[in-house]
Amino acid sequence: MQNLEHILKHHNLRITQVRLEILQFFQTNKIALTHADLETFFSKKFDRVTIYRTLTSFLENGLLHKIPDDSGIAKYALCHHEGTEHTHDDHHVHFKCKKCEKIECLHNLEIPKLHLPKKYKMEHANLLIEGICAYCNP
Amino acid sequence: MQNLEHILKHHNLRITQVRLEILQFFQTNKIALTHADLETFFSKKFDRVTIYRTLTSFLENGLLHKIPDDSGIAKYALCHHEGTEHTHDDHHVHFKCKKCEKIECLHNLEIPKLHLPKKYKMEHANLLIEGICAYCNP
DNA sequence: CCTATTTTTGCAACTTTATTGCATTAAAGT
DNA sequence: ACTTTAATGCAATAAAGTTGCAAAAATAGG
Repeated sequence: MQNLEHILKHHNLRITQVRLEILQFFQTNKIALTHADLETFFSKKFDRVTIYRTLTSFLENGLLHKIPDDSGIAKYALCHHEGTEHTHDDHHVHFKCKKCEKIECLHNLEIPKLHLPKKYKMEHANLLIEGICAYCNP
Repeated sequence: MQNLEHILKHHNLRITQVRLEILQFFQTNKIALTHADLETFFSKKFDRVTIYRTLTSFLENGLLHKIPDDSGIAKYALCHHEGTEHTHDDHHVHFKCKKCEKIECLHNLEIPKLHLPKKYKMEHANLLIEGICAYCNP
């Protein structure tokens, strides 16, 4: 596993305290996080707005992806195409647990191919599955 | 096709002016709509809050479903299990056009079965496909 | 290692999206 | 028609996200 500074540099991001700590927080908590999650944890250290901007810069530089979800609150998770040149994170599955409300990426699962109606051109697919996750399943 | 009043009644909703008109608006515009879309159209007639509450009641009573989407703005579309007792609208595909930004339901497409990791239990799946829609595709 | 340049951060103000409480009005049941 | 129950409008408030700008920090170049 690469170290934090290396990862930031590799994504053309300056190395700053905020970024190091937020990146680490994502690595530790392996689930999707909201701005509110980060704010709860970092509010004494970093400004709300800075956290927003950090999320945006991570998003733009391909460190995070945004997860579509009907809650209306933006959720982010780490992309995981470390090393490999062209492993798009574009086609993976997200799982949202109805019990603990956590969203995680199921990186191993591929979204099956699909036959779209005529003239529709697919560029990107995102599958969100809801149910009970392994940790909440008795 | 059933008439508006019948549909409302069938979903245990009182028949009111707001509901009739909003339901009709959804039937006319076959795409997913936001609160803002409705407000633009109805602001002179109905209160913002009433529109919110109408959306919520339609959602709770199974007339509409919410579409997960990373824009952060809630989008709603008609469910279409008219008549048939148990055609869950739970497993269908949404298409978001990158050009016109419209989201539509591809009711004909089924989400393919998927093999989840151990102990994960799926209850619901939602596939969002992004690309170019038939109308924007030259 | 010091300075110049560029980017990031924090603060304040603001916008947009959504919710709550309550009095008034409208719909449905008898 | 009257009573009960639910829906609506208005005002206020909350939550989520954005913008502008000055100060501070990070990188690049000598």
